[in-house]
Amino acid sequence: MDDKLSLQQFLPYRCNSLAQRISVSLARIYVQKFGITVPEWRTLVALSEYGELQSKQIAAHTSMDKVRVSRAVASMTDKGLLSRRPCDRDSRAAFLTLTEEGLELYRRIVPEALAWEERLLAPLSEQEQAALFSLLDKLDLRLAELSSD
Amino acid sequence: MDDKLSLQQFLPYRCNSLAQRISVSLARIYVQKFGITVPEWRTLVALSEYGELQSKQIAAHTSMDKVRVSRAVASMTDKGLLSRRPCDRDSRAAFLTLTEEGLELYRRIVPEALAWEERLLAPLSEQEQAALFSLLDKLDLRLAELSSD
DNA sequence: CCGTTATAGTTTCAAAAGAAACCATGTTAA
DNA sequence: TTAACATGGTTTCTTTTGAAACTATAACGG
Repeated sequence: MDDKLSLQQFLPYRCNSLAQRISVSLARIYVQKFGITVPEWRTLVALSEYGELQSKQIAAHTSMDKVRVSRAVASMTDKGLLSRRPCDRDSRAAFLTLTEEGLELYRRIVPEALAWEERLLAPLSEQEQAALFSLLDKLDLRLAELSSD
Repeated sequence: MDDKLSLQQFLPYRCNSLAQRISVSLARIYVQKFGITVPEWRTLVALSEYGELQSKQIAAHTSMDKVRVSRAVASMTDKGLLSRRPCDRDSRAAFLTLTEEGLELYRRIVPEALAWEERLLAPLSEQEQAALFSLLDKLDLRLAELSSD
């Protein structure tokens, strides 16, 4: 068995390099223009979406590990973007919410992020866009299956 | 304009987290089982595919920057996986090829990598797989357009 | 020719990331 | 109770990464 493999046809490579290029491109918006990092951006979105979350839940919603979340939360707290409310039931944990300032930042970034995504997706028809997301869903699902056994 | 954005519907996030999960999963093969890193793996594939390349060309074929390539090449040279042949026309550059040992490693990894990919893609029909790659192609293309202006 | 500029590749430095150890609190079961 | 274990979150340490500086050579323009 002497298989040949072409990077261009190899899904892990294709996915990785696409994601990388997207990241770099998009980073220009929230890193350079708004001064936040990717983990901070994700945290911002998660909190705006769910209102009040513990770090652990942020991690779950953003596919980040707890260290990354911890650092993002710390830095955002410093910047005044979010505030912690202690949890009575469990003094180790804290509930986090966006401050008005955090929400304000969110409201300024989102339109730009969405506009950027729209430009990226512009050449794809509605059907293609739907197909793309559906394929991503299936792959996510499949990965979960594979890692569980 | 007060848009809402959901991470789950945001392509940059979806792409990134999928790529990340794929990487971690696949890394078990070539990192743990064969002791090479991702940049080394990509270099291995590029060289096996094109025969003899300069670092610069490896970079072009693998979407890695020259620093990453340089390190991969250095480490692979140490491990005896590739050999350099000086270039007459330009003494700064060198032509790189896989050694027999490098080829041997390649031949051992490839079947496993392909098998893994096949398992990942198993739930997708032929049409879906084709659609997936075609969509990735289009997005790659689009990114090139976007970054050029 | 010779000075400027470009290029191949390496090295250095600083930022980002993850693994593992850690701290403090909570939970469970003897 | 209280001893073992689990959990939320932080810190520490090491590895990976990329940007920028650097070295050496090549190409170009006057």
